[in-house]
Formats: sequence, structure tokens, C-alpha cells
Amino acid sequence: MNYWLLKSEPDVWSIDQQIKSGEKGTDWDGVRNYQAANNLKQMKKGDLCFFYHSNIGKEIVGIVEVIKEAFIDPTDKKKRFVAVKVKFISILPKPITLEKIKKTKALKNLPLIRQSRLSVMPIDTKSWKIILNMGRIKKKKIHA
DNA sequence: GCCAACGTTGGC
DNA sequence: GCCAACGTTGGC
Repeated sequence: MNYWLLKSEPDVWSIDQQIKSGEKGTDWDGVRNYQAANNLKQMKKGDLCFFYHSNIGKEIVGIVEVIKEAFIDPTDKKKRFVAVKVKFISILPKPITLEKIKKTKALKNLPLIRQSRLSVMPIDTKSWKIILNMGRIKKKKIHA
């Protein structure tokens, strides 16, 4: 299984809205960047993603799961980009701010920091675990 | 609101 | 195919 991080401006789509959408999940669409799209294409069913609020908050607020692998983004008229479907899994009891991540040496190489404009990025297993611990989230809760 | 870092577009 | 001009993202 692989891990990812998805960025969203909470003005446009927030974790609260993701929670309300429940088990059915929602399309993660609107990505118009090839690097981000390539990452979307590599996602497999069951992969987990951190949900990051950009601009407002600037923090990791929760976790979602990939429930449908890449398909043509229905919002893309030119049909060049893809979307995936995700559903809400968990909220972090303690959101992890960008500031904190920057201060954590082990996380210095995250694309979140090195490539601030990328909106869909892979997270290596080690970093994933570190962030989970920082967010005080129990592993059990994720698999619930 | 500003600006750095990218991406994209279009003229040549 | 290069590159200047322009547009966008997202942190500050």
C-alpha cells in the first residue's frame, strides 16, 4: 500500500465537507497539473492519503482512502486529466501544521516543503508513520 | 497584498 | 524549439 497527501483549499473543499459526504465518497477532481495527475494515476484502491488544508490553516487535518482508481476527470472538457474517488476515514485529533512539519528534521524532504505548489504527492512510509504519531492518531482507527 | 516558484502560451 | 510574457499556487 502507498501513502499520499492531497491538498485542498478549505474554501473550495474542506475535510468537513468530506466527512459529510460519508461512505460514498467524492471525486477528487480539478487537478490540472501533470505531475499531480501522474501521482493520481499511481494510486491504488485502499491507499491512504493525508488531507491537507492549503492557504487557510496550512495543516494536515485528516485521512481519506482511495476507493476508485484514476479515471478521466469529468470536469475536464479536454479529457486530459484524471480524478480518483476518495472517502473520509479519520480526522486528526491534533492537526499538524506546516510549521511543525518544517521544524521536524525527519520530514525536511517532503515534497510538501520542497515543492510547495504540488497538490498531489507521495508520502513515504516512514514519514507517514512519523506524521501519524505527531497527530496522535491510533492505527486501529485508520483500519476501522 | 506581495512575491517566489513554477507552468503554460504564443510569437518568432 | 526557444524564450518572453503571462497566469497560478500557496506561503508569508
